[in-house]
Amino acid sequence: MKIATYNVNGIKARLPRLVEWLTETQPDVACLQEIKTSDETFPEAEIRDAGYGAIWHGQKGFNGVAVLAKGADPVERQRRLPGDDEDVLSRYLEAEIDGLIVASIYLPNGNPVPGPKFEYKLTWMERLHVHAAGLLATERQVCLAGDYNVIPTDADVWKPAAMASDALMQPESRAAFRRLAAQGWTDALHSRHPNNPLWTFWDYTMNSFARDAGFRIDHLMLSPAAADRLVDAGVDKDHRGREKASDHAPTWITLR
DNA sequence: ATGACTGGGTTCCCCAGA
Repeated sequence: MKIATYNVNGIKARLPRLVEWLTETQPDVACLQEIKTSDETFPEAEIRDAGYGAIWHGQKGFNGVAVLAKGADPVERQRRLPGDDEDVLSRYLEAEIDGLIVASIYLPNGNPVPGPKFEYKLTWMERLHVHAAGLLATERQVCLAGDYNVIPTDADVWKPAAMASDALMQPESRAAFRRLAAQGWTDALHSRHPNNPLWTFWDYTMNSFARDAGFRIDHLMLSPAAADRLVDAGVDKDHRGREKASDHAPTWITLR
């Protein structure tokens, strides 16, 4: 089983590229982020024509997450992260597919630091910590996949100094990510590529992709039952280099 | 200290992204 996460940066603008990627790489599950569309305007028919059932949690203009399943309809378990009824941003969608629990996560960016957006990021991570503990307690196969907006270590960025003041690599952001992992989650990409991290994002500006000036912020976190079945992990880097690409690359794992 | 790029909406400029 192949599970992927892909921050598409606008599903309407990305639709030809998204369908092309689904057709070429055939993930069984695809978690999308930043679909940037309202529920009413989600391109359900085009996704279905590509062979995928889908559920989505949209928002006009910003954010928005979806879960796609090849030849199946994901069964929704949860939309929105519990813990703050005031938080109306569309950043979390959890589903069950073929016995697997999977969540599409769009964690807040948090810039600028300091400020209310950074506080929101840390609070959101605390809420994720609480909810994730409940998922672990089920002892089931669970994959929390998405754009975490956290660069876990200095090894996960092309030049740490260039990003030093960024919310993505503040000590508080990293500590929250480490604390989540310490619950018992396996960072699948790190597990399979411990010595040569793969970038999942390259900025549109400054010729970043050509210089390979990227970093690793899209993560697939596995519960022990899922981690036991981990076979491989990778990044579809060539899709980042195509015309009208997202600034993120699709990131995937395979499970036995 | 700033801007480079891109997508989307309040669209012919502004905001947010990372």
